[in-house]
Amino acid sequence: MEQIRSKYNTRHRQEIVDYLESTQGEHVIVSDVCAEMAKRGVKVGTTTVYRQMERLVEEGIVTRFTSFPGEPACYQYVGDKSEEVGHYHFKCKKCGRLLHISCHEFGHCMEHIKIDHGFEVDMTQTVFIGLCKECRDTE
Amino acid sequence: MEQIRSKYNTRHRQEIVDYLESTQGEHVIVSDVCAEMAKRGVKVGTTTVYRQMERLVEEGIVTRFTSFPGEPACYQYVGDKSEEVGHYHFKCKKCGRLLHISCHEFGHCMEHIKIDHGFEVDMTQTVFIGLCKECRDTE
DNA sequence: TTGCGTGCAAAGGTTTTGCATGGCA
DNA sequence: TGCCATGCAAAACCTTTGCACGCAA
Repeated sequence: MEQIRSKYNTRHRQEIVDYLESTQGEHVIVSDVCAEMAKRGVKVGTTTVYRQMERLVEEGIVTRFTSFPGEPACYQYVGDKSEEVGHYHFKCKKCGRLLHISCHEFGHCMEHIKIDHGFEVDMTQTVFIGLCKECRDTE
Repeated sequence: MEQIRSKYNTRHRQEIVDYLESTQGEHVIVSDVCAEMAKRGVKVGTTTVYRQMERLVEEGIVTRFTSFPGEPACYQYVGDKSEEVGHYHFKCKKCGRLLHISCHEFGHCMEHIKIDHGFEVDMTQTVFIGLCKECRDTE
């Protein structure tokens, strides 16, 4: 498996990737990255962050997804490997939290969809919308 | 079951709802509504469409969802009834089409998620991201 | 040196807001 | 008449683009 790499390995890129690695599975938005860079004393423009994130998505190191219109794009570091099977995203429409739920049942469902309906779901980019337990309890 | 209605039933609102009803399950964006209003000779501002759509979402007559950042919000007429069970949304990340797939397998999955993981998924707002059959075949 | 990366400013697109006017009940 | 709805313009946001400069290889 070839590695598709950007031509230059700049300081900015290193810092961004370093930060993303440290998040390990957590979701981040562009402003998070900018804030973290500032905290680390790395001066980096918003444009650069957008461009690096775009590149990382192309390289498959990061996935990008969102749920509601107008909200900033949500990114997640996945690394070189495409592991982490059976880990899905759920967004609560009330409290806005993004939850990760591991579940094996889904695998069968997705296989069924692929085989019988022809659609190959990419769970790294899919976000389930709904209500989390806490918000349901307090309703 | 009470009906939550907007106070005034204006001409604009009637026209918009009338058009949405005629789409029956198809997804529309704000510019579609504006274009259709223009075609019908109804002069209506974009702001009004946004505000009416927002209200219709609150009333549960319309659902709103999207998949990728920067894209316009996607609306779907569902009417007063919350029928149409087992009908899910799939968006192809290659050709951009939004497909509707009916499937009974999902019901069990969603029940499992609700009971064992505590998260109640709202499938009317959830969009599965992936690749459609046609795009997979032509790859 | 060559070409990619970066930053600033500006533009693009969608959606929201302020305020005066118009319309429904 | 009293609210609510509407429209226009402007603003708010997120994101992308143009262009000159900086830096990696």
